[in-house]
Amino acid sequence: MPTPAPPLAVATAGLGDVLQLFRTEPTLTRADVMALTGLSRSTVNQRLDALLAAALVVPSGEGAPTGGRPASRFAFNSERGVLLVADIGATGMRTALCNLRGEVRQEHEQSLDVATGPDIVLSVVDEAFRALLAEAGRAAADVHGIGIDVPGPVDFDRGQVVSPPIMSGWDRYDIRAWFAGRYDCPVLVDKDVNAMAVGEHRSLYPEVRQLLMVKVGTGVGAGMIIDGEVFRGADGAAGDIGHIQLTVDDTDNEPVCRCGNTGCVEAYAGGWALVRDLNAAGRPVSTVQEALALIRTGDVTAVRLARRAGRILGHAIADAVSLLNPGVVVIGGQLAQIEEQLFAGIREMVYRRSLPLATRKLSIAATALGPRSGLVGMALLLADSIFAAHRVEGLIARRD
Amino acid sequence: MPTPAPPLAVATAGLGDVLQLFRTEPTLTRADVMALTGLSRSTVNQRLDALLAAALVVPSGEGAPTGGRPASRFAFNSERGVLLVADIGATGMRTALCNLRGEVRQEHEQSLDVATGPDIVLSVVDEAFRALLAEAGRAAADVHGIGIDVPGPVDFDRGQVVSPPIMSGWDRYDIRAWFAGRYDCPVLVDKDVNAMAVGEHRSLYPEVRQLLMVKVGTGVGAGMIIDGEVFRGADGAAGDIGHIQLTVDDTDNEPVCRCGNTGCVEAYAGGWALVRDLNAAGRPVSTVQEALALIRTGDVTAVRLARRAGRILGHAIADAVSLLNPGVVVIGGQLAQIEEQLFAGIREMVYRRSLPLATRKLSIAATALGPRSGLVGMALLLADSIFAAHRVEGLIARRD
DNA sequence: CCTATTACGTTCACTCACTAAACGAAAGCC
DNA sequence: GGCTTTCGTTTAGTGAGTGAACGTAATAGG
Repeated sequence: MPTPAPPLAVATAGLGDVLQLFRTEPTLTRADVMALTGLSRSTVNQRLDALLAAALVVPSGEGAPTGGRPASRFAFNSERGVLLVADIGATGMRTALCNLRGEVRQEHEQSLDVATGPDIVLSVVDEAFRALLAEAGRAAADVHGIGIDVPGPVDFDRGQVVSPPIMSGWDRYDIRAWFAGRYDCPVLVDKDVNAMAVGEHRSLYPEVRQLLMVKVGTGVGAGMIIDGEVFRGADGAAGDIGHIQLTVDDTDNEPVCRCGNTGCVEAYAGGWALVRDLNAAGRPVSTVQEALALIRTGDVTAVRLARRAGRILGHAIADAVSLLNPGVVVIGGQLAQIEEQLFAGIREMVYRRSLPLATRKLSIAATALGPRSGLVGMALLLADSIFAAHRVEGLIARRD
Repeated sequence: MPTPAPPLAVATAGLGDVLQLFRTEPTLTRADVMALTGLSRSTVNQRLDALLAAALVVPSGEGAPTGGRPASRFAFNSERGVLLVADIGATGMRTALCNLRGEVRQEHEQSLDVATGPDIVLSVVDEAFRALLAEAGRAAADVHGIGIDVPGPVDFDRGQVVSPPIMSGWDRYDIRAWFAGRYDCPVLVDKDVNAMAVGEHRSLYPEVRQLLMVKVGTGVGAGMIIDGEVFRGADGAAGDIGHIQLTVDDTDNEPVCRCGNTGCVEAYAGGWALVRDLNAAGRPVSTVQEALALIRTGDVTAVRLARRAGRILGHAIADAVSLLNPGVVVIGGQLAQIEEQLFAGIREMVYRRSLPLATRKLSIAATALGPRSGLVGMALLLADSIFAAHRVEGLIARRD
């Protein structure tokens, strides 16, 4: 039996609640479900019958011998269908076919310029989806959900990109509608940093209530988990840590940011700023990856710039920690690869500047999922959305 | 009938849910409750009988004539008992006796140095409470709840002050336990800015999901409403906007802050910093109130400093807006009195620096409740806590 | 003032979900 | 091989909520 037994709330557990148990635990016996829900044996069987009939749950062998008749075990039917997920970045994308637990089964990576616009990009995404389906021997009808995350603000409820700074041609583009014509399933669209936050949260810190995920790539952005849920703000614009303003330069000539302002975090510590500064220092690099490679060689100027970026990020993260008081801060994005050079500065600034009360239990960690956090997170977000307790009844009804 | 009829969730509405309706609407008929809950006439009567028996709801005259028999109306029994609330500031406090809706009935204001420590301060609070009770002709047994808000971080669940920067002698002091020995009712303790946020939110922007309340008094702090609820962070330390670091001075000599760091928002724009800077500029003032008075006279130096404070606050609020993307920002605290001089700078910076997506619908307003927002908010928070849907059954059981 | 109208408030049998207890079945243990 | 243990199923029973019928109270209109 998995956990002691926290009987559910006053209201009796419905089909959805029981399914949640199976999504949480690998396998359960009827007795487990009784203990976890507080429902009677008869009712548990009734629930199970419905879930089995809908193939949402399947038998999964027998339990360990206990001296008496062994209990039959059941498991969430993660192979009942598949999920398709695409993590679209500025210059590349990852696509994956996942099972219904949101676990990645097949994954594909390719370069792709998001600025070629939604028509081309989504066609490429769909090609990748079709290839993944073919490879897995699945039909489009097996697709239970599609999740797309993009490097820009999203109106989550509508599934549209809104006012993106770098995705030219995507403003108000209705991604959901595009897929709705091709697949008959829910389509979720979210900002990449939100998906990344979910990925790290669910995979490594499920018990943490507040998590801040900072992505330091070409630009700088953040996704937030608040009370265990993605926090998007009033317009889906929350987490814009990259354009917090700092003026910690010794001189007064603040760097100009891509956003038009000056002195933004991103204009000091974003990948593009690093490339700019390395070039200015006579180190010809043209991409963020080249800049990172140079830093790894130990080039003094490059390392100095990386450390400065760490301190700048630390300032911004300290501000965010002061405001949000999260339990964990996770750093991801390309620059998280130079952890050693970056983290000292980040930790230094956060612990120096934020209230001791807020930093006492705070942990600051590098991404554990690396470049896959967005993909993994989007899949989990999608699975959660599809099998949300209040939707389960509908799922079953639809099958009939 | 108040609103069209949004039938409640799948689960049938319990006693608590019905009581919530009465707390929301001034009066309701049985037909209203039927429409609002979707419950049948029989069940509504059953619920009403229980609430009437417990005196949580009382008859409230008759409805408007409709051509037939007029329906009898019922209302939340806000006079069944009283709430006692104390808003403790650094140098003064407000106490109030409220009805069970959290509406202030009698209010008292007095000066009080919070640094004299919890024993003295709480004794003074209790004296004020006893006086309010006597004045209202109420006994201690009529007190249904006590709410205390203080100018420092609070462990909300435990009712204790934790690591307060300015409340010397209060660290880990168990405020709840102090009152538990004197009154037999729930005791809520919260940070003042949280109470202020609730006050403004519930009184003026109940439909807004995200609200940022910035208090600019002697120090600078913020309370946040996220998804309609107070957001406290992992350690109750969220909202520490006063110690976000800024270095927007033309020179490099950052002012030293009370917190030990340099360049904090508060060290530029807090009331204490304003007093310091006015003195340095040869304008002898000793209190924030005197500083504000000088600004109102139009003294050029004072006005210049006030405007600078506005811009500094604007920077910090822009950062907070970028991170949280709230629907409304409310400015309170003593410095909100010089709205004219302060707000131009605040608005200028927020609209210049935050994403258009985040500021498009953003409204930035001065407190409407003024110095009473903490008191009013604490009362509402307390009323909500006591009559939370899941506690109503317990309330009734306790009466028996 | 009386009657028709209108909607209220109450009662009662019925439904439905869940429960509790009894029963038969299957597997390990001696 | 019988005994014990636990499982899985079946049964009747309970309680909350429903819906329709009924009696009632107040207004509108003649």
